[in-house]
Amino acid sequence: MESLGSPTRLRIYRTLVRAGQTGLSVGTLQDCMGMAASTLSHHIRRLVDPGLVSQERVATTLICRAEYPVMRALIGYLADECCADEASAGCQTKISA
Amino acid sequence: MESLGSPTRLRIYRTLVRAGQTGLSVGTLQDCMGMAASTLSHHIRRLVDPGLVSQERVATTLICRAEYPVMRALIGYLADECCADEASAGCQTKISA
DNA sequence: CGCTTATTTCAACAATTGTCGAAATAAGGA
DNA sequence: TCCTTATTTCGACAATTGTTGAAATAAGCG
Repeated sequence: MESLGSPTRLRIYRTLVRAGQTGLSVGTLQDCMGMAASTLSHHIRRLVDPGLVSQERVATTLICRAEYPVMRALIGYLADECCADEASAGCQTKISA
Repeated sequence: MESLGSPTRLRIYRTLVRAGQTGLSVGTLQDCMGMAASTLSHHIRRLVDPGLVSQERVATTLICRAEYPVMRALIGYLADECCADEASAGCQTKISA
């Protein structure tokens, strides 16, 4: 959850989503984002660690891709645990009947 | 998005969701969370500002409630903008036809 | 092997966020 | 009005996160 809490990382992730299955190299991403390579690398790791982004080596370049299943799981968690509907609100403790 | 990026705030929010429409007073929340009143107040503000939580005064106590519609909007945003399915992946730039 | 490109790691520092206790404010009751 | 309860604001400091340039590592090519 903290991974996407940073505006910079959310932007990186969205950029990768828009790139689709093709993915983007770290270098291309750097051009898009306009930040130091080390900074970008730092943020990418924070997306790769929890599995939101995967990396694949192609010779000397690393291709990054958004991992939709992990994002879907996150969305599912939010929907289930953090967004009760009227039905679950009915599970509230109530005095007597 | 940053609002829920903090583990502490996510915990506060989830606690409020579980409390349902009844909500919880700041004081009760303080007992649950075990932190200084000022710290809690600080985090609550960061949930109230973006509208994730609403507050209602009842005499000297403030009742906090999770605002599901705002959360649903957030989930919708994530689903739409950040979690492309195969169909939208097909919108990728492709060379020729 | 030495060279080139691509990316990460390292070390330092800036900026933001989290935390707290003490004092201030809000609401109501004696 | 003065007192009590409930919460926020303030001021300070600790902890985490973000940022960078320089050096290290990875992969492949002459």
